[in-house]
Amino acid sequence: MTRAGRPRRGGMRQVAQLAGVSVSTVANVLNNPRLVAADTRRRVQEVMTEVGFVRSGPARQLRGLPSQLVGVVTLDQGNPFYAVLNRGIEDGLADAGCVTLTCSTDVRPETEARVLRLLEEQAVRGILITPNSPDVGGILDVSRRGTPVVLVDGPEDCDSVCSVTIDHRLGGQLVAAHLIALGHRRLAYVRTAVEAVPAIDRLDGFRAALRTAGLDPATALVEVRTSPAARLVEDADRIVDELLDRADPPTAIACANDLAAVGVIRGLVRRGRRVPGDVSVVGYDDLDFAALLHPALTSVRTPVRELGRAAARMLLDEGGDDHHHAEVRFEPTLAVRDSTGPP
Amino acid sequence: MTRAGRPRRGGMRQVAQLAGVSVSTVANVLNNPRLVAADTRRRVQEVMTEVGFVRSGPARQLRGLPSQLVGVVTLDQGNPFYAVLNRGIEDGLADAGCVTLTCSTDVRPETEARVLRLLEEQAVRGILITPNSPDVGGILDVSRRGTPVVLVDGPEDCDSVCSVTIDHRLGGQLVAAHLIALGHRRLAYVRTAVEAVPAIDRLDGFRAALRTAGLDPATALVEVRTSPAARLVEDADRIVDELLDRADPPTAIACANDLAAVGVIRGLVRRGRRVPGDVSVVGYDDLDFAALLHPALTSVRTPVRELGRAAARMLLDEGGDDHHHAEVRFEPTLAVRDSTGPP
DNA sequence: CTGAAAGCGCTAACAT
DNA sequence: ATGTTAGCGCTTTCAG
Repeated sequence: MTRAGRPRRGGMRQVAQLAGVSVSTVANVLNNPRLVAADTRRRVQEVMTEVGFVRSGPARQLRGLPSQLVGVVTLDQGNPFYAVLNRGIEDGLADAGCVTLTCSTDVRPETEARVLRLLEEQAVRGILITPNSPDVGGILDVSRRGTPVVLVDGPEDCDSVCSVTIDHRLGGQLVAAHLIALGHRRLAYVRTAVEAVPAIDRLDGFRAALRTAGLDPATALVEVRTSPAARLVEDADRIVDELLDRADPPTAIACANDLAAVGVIRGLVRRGRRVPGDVSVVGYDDLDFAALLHPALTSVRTPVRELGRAAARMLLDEGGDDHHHAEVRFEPTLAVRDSTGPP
Repeated sequence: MTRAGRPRRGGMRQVAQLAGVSVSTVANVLNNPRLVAADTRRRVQEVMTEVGFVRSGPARQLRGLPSQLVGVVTLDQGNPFYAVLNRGIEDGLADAGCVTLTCSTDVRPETEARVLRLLEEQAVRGILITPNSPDVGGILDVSRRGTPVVLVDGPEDCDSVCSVTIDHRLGGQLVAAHLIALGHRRLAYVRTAVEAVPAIDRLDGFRAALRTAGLDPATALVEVRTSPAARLVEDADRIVDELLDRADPPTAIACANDLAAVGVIRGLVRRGRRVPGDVSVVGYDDLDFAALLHPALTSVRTPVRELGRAAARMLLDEGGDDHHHAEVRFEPTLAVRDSTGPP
């Protein structure tokens, strides 16, 4: 079926004409209904529904009204973690009648720059961004030019914008401390291919906890890296092989995310190891399925959705006159389940 | 910085003044750079970076240029399935320089109506929507008023807009046929609490396949429903108990999604059953972790990301003059893995 | 209570 | 090669 000519949307002008009033009366019906006589109002409203009148957001914005659009930039909105984050942001924005323009950067600087530009041109109310590197210069420029920015899960050393962070260092520490407390002395850490701030912090925290316990990361810790290709199924097997075939195989494996952990467990089972009997495994992020696995996965949980809400509220807050940039930090917790035990 | 407070963004006018040219020359630098003398152009560009000039999208739109914004409405962008769908849409839109305004409806009609209104007011280029009920009247109104709409994974009986669908009936059939072929005769189906079109279709297809095989759904099939509360961990246990404690426990359990399947497997293991030795389990959606589970989950796979891309392209296509509304249907496939076997 | 009029920042003729 | 100008649809004084 071919679409008939797109019905030309008349504006307030057309409505005014058909209702026999002026545009400003129509405007009043919309913005200050009580100023308009009841029957005038009704007549105008009738015409509006009749012609299918829809207000023009762009025109309002041009007049200087605050935008209802908020830009949200993450590394990949297809990733469950960011998906939930986005959902939290959406929640936090809903009351203010705002919606999100969501973009993914895939950790590519050009893409980040491109979407930032785009969002800025849309004159969004503000931008919530998960920076893809510690170098947030371009982001600060945007802020400087007048678009409020909130950094999410990024570098914290920056007080010219608001930020919401997760203490990933603590997350890493929790994992290491848990494993050490269980008696593990030969540990492995499976890192992701991506070099983002959170990933680095986690590993940092992990190492720090080892040192605190008097262990030397150089000897007690093996680091493995998932391949960027991220065909996790085969990759997990490769990683497990690599680890088990060492002279001193680790008794516990910490993973940078839950998916990797699932893969590792599967690889261990394939090699006849029991989890946690022979080897303990820890995940990170505590995605929905983690608690459902067998064995239920010990993992690091962050209140992601709440984090999104907080970030959204912070942004909305920037409207206030006496606004001070602040940092809200969320602490992850360790959900201890059945995939970890004594060596 | 010259001014205190929020730096007031000057427009082309300011740039023109500072560069000693007219606004239209500035416009030309932006839109038809080759029409402008090289050094004039450079001068203008210098001023632009100096004052941090950013084009106003709203103003351009008001002038009638196509919007770069596309509305995307799903049931819940936090759900991995829709998250990946959104990602696919984002991909498909990227080349056209468009970004997505993503909204979730939580299957609430008022919310759907609200966001549709909002998107319409933003004068988006088009809307991609996963309707939350077969009643798409409100959506068609939007289309009628002039905003191109593409229905995603919704009812198919509608030829006044484009649509992208998944043959969930086929999906259900594939599952049932697979289980029947393995020799199962007492089956269970775990449905979700939500009554959306796709969910209904899946079950329909499942039943149809039973009938085709000469089985009577009334006796060969037990339907169980997850609680809306969706505390899946306990719920899965409850469901498994309910199923196993029957006089004629099923030998195969099909689930409406992978998460439910994981929970069911866990519940079965808890009750000492082996999968697939004692009971076979099938998921739906084939999320990332499905293949990594132990046993690897047999599940129904849809090319979700590709589906999103297709939907996006369809929408962009509506710009064309000789556009015909069409339906693109994607066929799911069954990824047979280790969670299913003979009874 | 209602109307007239001045732009918001930009584009696209149409001059020069 | 550059300048002038008329709006796009709306909000917002300021007058009737």
